[in-house]
Amino acid sequence: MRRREEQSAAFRDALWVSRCVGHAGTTPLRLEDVEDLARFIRVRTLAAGEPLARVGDEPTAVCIVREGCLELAVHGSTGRLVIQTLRAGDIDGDIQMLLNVRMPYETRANVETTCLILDRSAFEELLATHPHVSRRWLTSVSQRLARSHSRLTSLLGEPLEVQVAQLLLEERVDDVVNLTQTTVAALLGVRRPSVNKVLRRFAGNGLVALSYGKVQILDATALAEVSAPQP
Amino acid sequence: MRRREEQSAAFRDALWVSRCVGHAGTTPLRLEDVEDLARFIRVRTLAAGEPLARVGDEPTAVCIVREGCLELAVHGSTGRLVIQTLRAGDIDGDIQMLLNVRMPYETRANVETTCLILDRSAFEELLATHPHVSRRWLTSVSQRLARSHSRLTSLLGEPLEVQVAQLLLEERVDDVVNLTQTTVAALLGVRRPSVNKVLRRFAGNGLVALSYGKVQILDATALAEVSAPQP
DNA sequence: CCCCGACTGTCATCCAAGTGACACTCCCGG
DNA sequence: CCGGGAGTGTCACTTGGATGACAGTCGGGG
Repeated sequence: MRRREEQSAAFRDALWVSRCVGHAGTTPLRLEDVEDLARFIRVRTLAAGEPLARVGDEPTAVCIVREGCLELAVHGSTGRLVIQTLRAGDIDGDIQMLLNVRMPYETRANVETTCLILDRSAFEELLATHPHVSRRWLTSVSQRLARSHSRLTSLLGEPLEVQVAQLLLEERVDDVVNLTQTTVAALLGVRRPSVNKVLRRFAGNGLVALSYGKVQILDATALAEVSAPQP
Repeated sequence: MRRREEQSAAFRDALWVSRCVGHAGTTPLRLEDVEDLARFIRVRTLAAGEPLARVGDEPTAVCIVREGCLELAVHGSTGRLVIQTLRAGDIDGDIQMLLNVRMPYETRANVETTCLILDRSAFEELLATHPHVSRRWLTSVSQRLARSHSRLTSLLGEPLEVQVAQLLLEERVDDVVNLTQTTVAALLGVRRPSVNKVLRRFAGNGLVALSYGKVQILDATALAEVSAPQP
């Protein structure tokens, strides 16, 4: 009985993966794929601030974010720099496993986060024996590459005000951005006082409301206007 | 006879793809994969400056760079911005095809460039029916994502001098960087005079030699020193 | 062989963001 | 309920890159 409950929980997680990871529309999974996926999945919960992997680690497992938020960060000459935040459906560790390299960044939980874990052997077996899973994984990596490209374009050459506006719109969940101003600064590669100045200006114009550790978006339309200046 | 020559040329191209695209070490292709690949490949040559696709285009084909250099660029408020340069073995158009979206950037040849083209139907058939090709493609996209991440970290928060040094080291082919200073500026999201100032300083210290449309690296070691300040 | 367009070299001025610092406020845990 | 660590608000000063401009140079195509 106990075992059957566990199995059905794993199956539900696998089903969720089949809906939320990658681009479900063009590459559906079969029931048997989901069942096999369920066999391999392990759940792990990370406390806020808890690291999942450090720079230089050998990748030992693939992590699919189920709920919460991870951040990929490096520590450069100017302090912490956040490469990307991972939300539900995003994946970490697969790239390094596929390319057989060590982790080039640190992965940390921003808030309490639930992850689905696939061990190295499970991941490799899944990809090798399940073409549909492999194909679907391709769309997941593609999504991340597209996002990374769009991040590059919004960071390069845009004034800080535009960058902040775009970031807020991208990172919002339900019109709330659950990031500290320090983290926002680390995502943009700028200093906190600069971010603070922009946010205060936005707040003054009624676009956002600031509170401890988060930003509430009040006027998304106006913010979108700021982020894409009219030609 | 004529036909057989063409076929063998296509086979050589396919063989080259099997060696140079993605991560050959961990995911080898079979002879039959290469043969089927050869059946679909078409060659196209782009003149310097010739566009391959524009922003908003429907992706109709996948392009594998065989020789030369493509650039992915957008035109923002501050002028041209280069997201990435593609060299031999790099691929363009697959991401948008997989995710079923339009091209978010323009693709142009920087110099005369030879490409291997796979039409949409060929690409989809290959992926659907050849698990090894699909698996290999996964490593290619992964490589690009890893490069994109490393580009983000080197752009964000580093002083311009460091950025330029890293870019020169990354883009060099045989110690020569075949990019105009304007293009370097577009890759870094800064203005040309700023790039010029840094390059002149490097030239003054004997690290590089400047000439029309390219930069010759004279002292890669010292340049690496600049790009990674000692702890 | 010469011309025109593309690229480089350079400059004076301006401004956005960095720097480093300090006080204040908010939570969480003991 | 209170103490301390984390996060925010703010400021005076500095700086690096943007701006816009113009002259000089290269080199391919007619």
